[in-house]
Amino acid sequence: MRRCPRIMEEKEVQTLSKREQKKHMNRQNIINAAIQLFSSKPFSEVSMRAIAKDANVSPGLIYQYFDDQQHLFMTAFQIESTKLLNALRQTIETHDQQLAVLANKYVDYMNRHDNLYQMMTYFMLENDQHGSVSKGLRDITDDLFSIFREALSKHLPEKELKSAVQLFFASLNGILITYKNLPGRSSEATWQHMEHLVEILVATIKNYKSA
Amino acid sequence: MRRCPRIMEEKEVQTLSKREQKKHMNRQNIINAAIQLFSSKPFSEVSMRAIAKDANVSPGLIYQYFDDQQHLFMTAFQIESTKLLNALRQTIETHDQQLAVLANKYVDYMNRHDNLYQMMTYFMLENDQHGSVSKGLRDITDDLFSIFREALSKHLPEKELKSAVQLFFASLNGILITYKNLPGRSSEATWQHMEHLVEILVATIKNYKSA
DNA sequence: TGTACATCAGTGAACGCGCGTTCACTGATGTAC
DNA sequence: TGTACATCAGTGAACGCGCGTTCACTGATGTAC
Repeated sequence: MRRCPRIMEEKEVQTLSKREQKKHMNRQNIINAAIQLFSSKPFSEVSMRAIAKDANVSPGLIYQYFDDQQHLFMTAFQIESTKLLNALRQTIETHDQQLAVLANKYVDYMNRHDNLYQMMTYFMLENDQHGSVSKGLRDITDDLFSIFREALSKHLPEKELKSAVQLFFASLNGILITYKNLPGRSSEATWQHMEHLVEILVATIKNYKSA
Repeated sequence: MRRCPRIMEEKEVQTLSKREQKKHMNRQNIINAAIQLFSSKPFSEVSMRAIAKDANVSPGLIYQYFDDQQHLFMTAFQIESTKLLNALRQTIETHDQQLAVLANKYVDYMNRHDNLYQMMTYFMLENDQHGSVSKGLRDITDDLFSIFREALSKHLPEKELKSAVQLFFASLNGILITYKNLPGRSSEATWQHMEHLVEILVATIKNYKSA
């Protein structure tokens, strides 16, 4: 375990000594550099050296703040996941829990944030079972479930909700993963295609009858 | 390009000289070793040295038969994909194009063949665009589309078929990827859970109305 | 305020490793006489 | 059939590289007097 694991408020940071502020900034820069790199490179090609370079820091320093690469990546994933969750929560509030809008937002957000997409799919395919990675993935998945559940509950009875949510979430992921890198289309066209499939999915799931 | 790229019939092999037979066997062993390794290790951890060792061959020999690692992996992927396609085609014939049976077979097959699952997800997440990898993935995807299309055509009008097939296929992949490694369940329970979601998906897609 | 010292955030060269790939070489197989 | 030679499938040490991680050291910052 390392110090300074919590995200600090602006105010809190300012109460720190100059030295502590510098420390905090370095830690932040490391995480941001990692997050940035995930959007331009495949997950497995993001190296500690590259992160250190982009954060204007020596490679050794990263190990003052993170136990190892896995923990750093996990931290980055959690931070980016939280942003997604906040965006979805806001969407659900301002759009009166409309399922179509929410689903589109999810797919749209993933398309616009390659880094989160990279991290999420990477962690989904990793099967370290019982590691901290699994725990983190489980947490975000549960949060996403509860958000989709809220929107779906307007259309389906309580009894059928759980399975419907799981199917819905899986289908959205499937649309993303199956078509994001499938060649033969411009990325603009791919987005439109995904939106179309999401539209159908939403229409279809509303007709859900327990099997 | 290398020699001997085609899969040979038993008969053909026997007409070859002893030397040629040995060659052919080595090539086969290399591919089989690769395929085997994919089921026990994550894709990125399968090394040329490990393949060579399992195939009882020196690392250098692999490069007599394959341009590089990527081409070897692609060959393994195509061979395993073909087996899946054959299994699905047989299913669709013997079960009178029943959608539920076909969908279950697909998910079941992927669960039982970790190597194919590993390769398929790996290639789906790779975005080398315009490489031979994309081409190969596109080919198998198209074949799978046509199989699902056949089964779906019994329930949906021609006009809506294309989108429905795409959504259906994406959803199946989503179910696999989202729940295969999600912790908290035994793999037996995970399979049952997937089967349940597939059941719902099938029931739901039959109610598909164009959006 | 000025000086001497202690602290500790930060450095970056080095370690050990495994990777994909190459290439000079070997030796079993096939060929020619 | 026996021998000398040519072929070429196969070898495995070596190359060059980049990786995650460590650790002896540095030097700016903070503290004590």
